[in-house]
Amino acid sequence: MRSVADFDLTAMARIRNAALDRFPRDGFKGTTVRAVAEDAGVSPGLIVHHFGTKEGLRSSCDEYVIEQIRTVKEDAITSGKLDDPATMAGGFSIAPQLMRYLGWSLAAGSPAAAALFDELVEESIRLSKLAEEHGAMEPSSDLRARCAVQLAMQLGALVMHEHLSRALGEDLLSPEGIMRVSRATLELFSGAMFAPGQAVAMRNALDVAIENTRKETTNG
Amino acid sequence: MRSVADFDLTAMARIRNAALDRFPRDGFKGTTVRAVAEDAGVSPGLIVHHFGTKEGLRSSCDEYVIEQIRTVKEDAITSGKLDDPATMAGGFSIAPQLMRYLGWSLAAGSPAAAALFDELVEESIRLSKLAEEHGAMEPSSDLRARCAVQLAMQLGALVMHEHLSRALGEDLLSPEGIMRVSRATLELFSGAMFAPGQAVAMRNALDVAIENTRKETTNG
DNA sequence: GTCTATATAATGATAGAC
DNA sequence: GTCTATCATTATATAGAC
Repeated sequence: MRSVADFDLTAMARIRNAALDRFPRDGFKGTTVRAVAEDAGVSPGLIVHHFGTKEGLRSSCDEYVIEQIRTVKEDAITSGKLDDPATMAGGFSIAPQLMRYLGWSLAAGSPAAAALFDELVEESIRLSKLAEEHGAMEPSSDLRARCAVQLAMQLGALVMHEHLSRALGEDLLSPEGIMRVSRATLELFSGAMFAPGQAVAMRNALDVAIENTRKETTNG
Repeated sequence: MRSVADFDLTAMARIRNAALDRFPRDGFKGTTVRAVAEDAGVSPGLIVHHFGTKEGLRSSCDEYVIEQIRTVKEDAITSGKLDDPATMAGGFSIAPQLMRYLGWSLAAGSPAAAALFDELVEESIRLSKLAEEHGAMEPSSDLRARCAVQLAMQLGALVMHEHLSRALGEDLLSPEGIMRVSRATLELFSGAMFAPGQAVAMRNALDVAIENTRKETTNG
């Protein structure tokens, strides 16, 4: 059903918005052209007229979302706020629907989302090196892995948003929820979790485990 | 198509294994009873005979996976290795298919997976308190949020597994990949990322941002 | 640009034989 | 326990009117 706020949007924009909502909720196959048409207040035929096929509608959504996120990212870089821990959470608050779609398209394995992921990894590496030069970050023994894992974790938490909200007892999209998660994220990533000495002990233990695994792999 | 390794399994087990592979790959609606039947080397009718409906097959997979993971978890607790950073990665290496299914069912919002998530949060809180008493962990200003966010991140990285593998240039399921990710994870969570002082500065900056947001929310 | 009507294909589930 | 044959439903995409 077409909502009041949609009256000034073109039919194409309403269709795209409806699809942006449906695809993450029901999956690609689970989303029917009929349902999207009803949400957008148009006929199923018009969707085919504009987007060719259902797959075309999906690609169109992919491109739209990714371009929007690239824009947000560019703005963050220009304003020098990319290292702000609240940036991703902020993006979530400004455009929850886009972030939700991004999470889904990454989990579903869309090529466009994969390209964006790769791009974000490279950018994170670049910025980490820059931060390192400025003395804000420590060097890593495996910078690529560190950046990629962190990105996967933050985007992954996005996909888990429903469960996170339930566990926190409040909506993750509310201002309070966003700030609560931002604070916890910073605590996790800033070394406030483990006691002094414990981190070193764990890293040593892991090195031993790695060595053991290597031996087993070589011998077995 | 039925593989050589499947010949000693019952038809029910083969069907379940096929579904465990199909559901995360194609989604619920995208997975057809026919495709699962072909993978398992049985007729579509037999699936209905054993599981009633497609939804029944899904529930059966949910219960199976969650019980398996609970078992792995219990073992980890009994052997005192739950705090080992390689535990989750290890679970991944032992049962990649199960972890992949868990990631999907969480992303897709299955009730059974949600219950498991909640359970894991509570357990993480309990164990963190225990670690705190033993001086291995620092207290948190919001322990529930810290535990929930960390869990969401680690499970979320699971969902992003395909992208992580691509970014790392090697399979995340290989022994090398698992250890590389474990190491990066530990680095991220043990405070080895930010320079001394930087973490404090960021936490202060976030507090200011939170305060500003609160004012805006109250005034606007 | 937008609609209605419809052709064609695929799917979940049933019935009943072996 | 397992299969084949089939029904009823639902979906995408087409054709053509307005």
